[in-house]
Amino acid sequence: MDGSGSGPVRRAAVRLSDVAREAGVSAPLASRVLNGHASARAAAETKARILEVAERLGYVPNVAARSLRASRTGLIGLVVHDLSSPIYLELMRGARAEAAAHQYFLVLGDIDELLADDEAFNIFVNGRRVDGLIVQGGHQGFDQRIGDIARAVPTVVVNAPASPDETGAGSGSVTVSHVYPDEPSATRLLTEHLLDLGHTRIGLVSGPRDSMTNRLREKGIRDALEEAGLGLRPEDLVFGDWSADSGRRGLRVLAERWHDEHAGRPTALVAGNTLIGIGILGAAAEEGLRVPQDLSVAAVHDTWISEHLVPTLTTVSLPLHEVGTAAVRQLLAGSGSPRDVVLTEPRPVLHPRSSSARLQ
Amino acid sequence: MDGSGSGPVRRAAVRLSDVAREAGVSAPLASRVLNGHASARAAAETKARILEVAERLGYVPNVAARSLRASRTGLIGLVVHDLSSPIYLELMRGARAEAAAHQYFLVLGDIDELLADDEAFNIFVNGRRVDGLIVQGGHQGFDQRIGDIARAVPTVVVNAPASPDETGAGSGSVTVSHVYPDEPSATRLLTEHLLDLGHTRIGLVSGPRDSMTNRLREKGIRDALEEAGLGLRPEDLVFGDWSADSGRRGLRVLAERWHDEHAGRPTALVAGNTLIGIGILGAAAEEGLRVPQDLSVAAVHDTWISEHLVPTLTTVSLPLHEVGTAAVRQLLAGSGSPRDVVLTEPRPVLHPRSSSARLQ
DNA sequence: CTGAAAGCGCTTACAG
DNA sequence: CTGAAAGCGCTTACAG
Repeated sequence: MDGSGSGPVRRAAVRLSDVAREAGVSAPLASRVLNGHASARAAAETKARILEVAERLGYVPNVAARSLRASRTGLIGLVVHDLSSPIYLELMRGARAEAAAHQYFLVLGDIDELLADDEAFNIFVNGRRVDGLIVQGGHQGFDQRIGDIARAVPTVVVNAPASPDETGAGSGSVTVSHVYPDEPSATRLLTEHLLDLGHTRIGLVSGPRDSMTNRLREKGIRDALEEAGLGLRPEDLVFGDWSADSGRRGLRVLAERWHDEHAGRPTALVAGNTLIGIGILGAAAEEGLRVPQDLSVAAVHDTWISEHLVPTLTTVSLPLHEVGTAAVRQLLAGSGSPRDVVLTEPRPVLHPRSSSARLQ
Repeated sequence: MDGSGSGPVRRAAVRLSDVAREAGVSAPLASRVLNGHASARAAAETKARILEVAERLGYVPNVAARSLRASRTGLIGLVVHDLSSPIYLELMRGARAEAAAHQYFLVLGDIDELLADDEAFNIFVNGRRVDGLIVQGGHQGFDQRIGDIARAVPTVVVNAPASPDETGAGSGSVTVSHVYPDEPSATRLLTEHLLDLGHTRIGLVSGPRDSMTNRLREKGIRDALEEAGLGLRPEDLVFGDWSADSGRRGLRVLAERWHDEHAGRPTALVAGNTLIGIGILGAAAEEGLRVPQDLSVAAVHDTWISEHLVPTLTTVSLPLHEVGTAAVRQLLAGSGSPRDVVLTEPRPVLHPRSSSARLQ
């Protein structure tokens, strides 16, 4: 990476002072004009010349110098739990768009990588590499460190409300903003869809028991069932994590209960998220359960994969794009007013597909 | 993001000069010791004291200052085509590990985002935000800009050999290193697996026609078929892109041919990658084709999703972790020696699953 | 082996 | 409205 040898010849960097000299002005003035500062209004012609020269010379500011002087990196970090999950793409896009609108750039991180590598954690969180951090909440082990993180860099938690775990050990009462969608409405929509199809016994293959996000999702299901004069039976509920493997294990646990008890079984399952839904579909096939004939399945989060599964997966989509947007906005608004932002608009949307069908 | 108000109170940054003063040495010495420079050997006790103070004060270097002085950001950018694809996680992990071993940090980018947003492109590529770039090759539209990118920042292309498109408009003969796995061996392995199962007519739902990666994959199939005294019939080959949608369309195109021609059909298909394989499975179900009874399917790239599909998907895994590692190594080796690195070790591994079965 | 000096390229008070 | 000066926090020649 030395730039020597027979490789591509790299241009020498054009500096602000080069632009200034070429335009016949001082560096500070060039800086002000290029950054669109309120002054320099009467410069009219000069202004145009500076812009033209910068363009012609291909001037790009040195971010290190700018960061050092302005104590601002221009970067916002988005740290998600599982980069390979199809779920967070929309959130990322929303965050990126809003960040770009404010001249910020979004960089991505992986929570597991960050937790596994102390040095990476230190560099990313304490190294002032980013001006702010958006972290995905709702994951044990990480929630406990949010207090630590927030003390180092402005932080907004997305997709989860505040958790009791969050005040890190000995951290006092650090509070952080949380931005998340209307989770209960989403699972309520799924449940009402299944009720409409005639299902009266509906189970839940859930995410982590302690996850606040999970609790909200569970609440939506319970509320919908209750209003229909029904309930969520304890034996129809299984906890796990947010992965496809967990969904698979969840269905197996339930199926075993069904063999044992001879006490009937749910005809429909809600999956805590799409990955869990994928796991359920796979395990159901192995158990000889036909979806949707023997078992309807509906999952939280709509992703590209939903319509490529066999059968295609009924889902509810949450406004993740807007969560991303709102998270960046909250971050830029400053940490002076930590608060919970529940995005009730746009409302969750049901996407009925082949995995859910009318009860025979 | 102003740090004021009732939010978490952020520590003031500890500077190198703070550490130096507290340890009773000069800043340069503290710098040398903390960066592990060859000198300062006889300092023994002083050295220990500096490290202790840095630790105690929680010193983290200001990366902006360091970057400005050292003309080095400590960042390597990894730019992939589709962040939501499960395929590139291993490559990313490999790259990250190798980067970390050399005190570099990996940041992720999305090719589409970069192409869509000129400003983002400019900042990331021309803004000296990264010391080097690893970009995923094999995508039309982007290959043509690799020359432009490489002139701004040291670049290594992964997962594709050099393409004729790559010398950007008017760029002269810019050459860039390429690091990619032994693609023909991978598809040969898939093909031989299908041949072993008794299939004699094998089709291919392929990636982009112009992609060099795709050509290598096609070659592996053709070679294996030829050695078995068979061939790839033109009517059993369909091109597309690398997405699940494309796999779905590909199968539909083939199925239409099968209806029309009454000239028989392949009993097995190779999918250009896992996403295409997912699309094939979905479309086959819609077409009433049972996998594997009516049609065997096998795909390039093994991912977490392969064993969660219905049926589980036969795949071949490529050493993507090592590709990531080698790409970083090549990047750090300097641009003086652009070259093609074909990773033949470890060899591709076949993962036989339910989507491929013996011909009835 | 260690320190005093210089400077990376910007932007921000401070003068005019 | 514009320029000369200062300085962000480091690291790298340069002296000693």
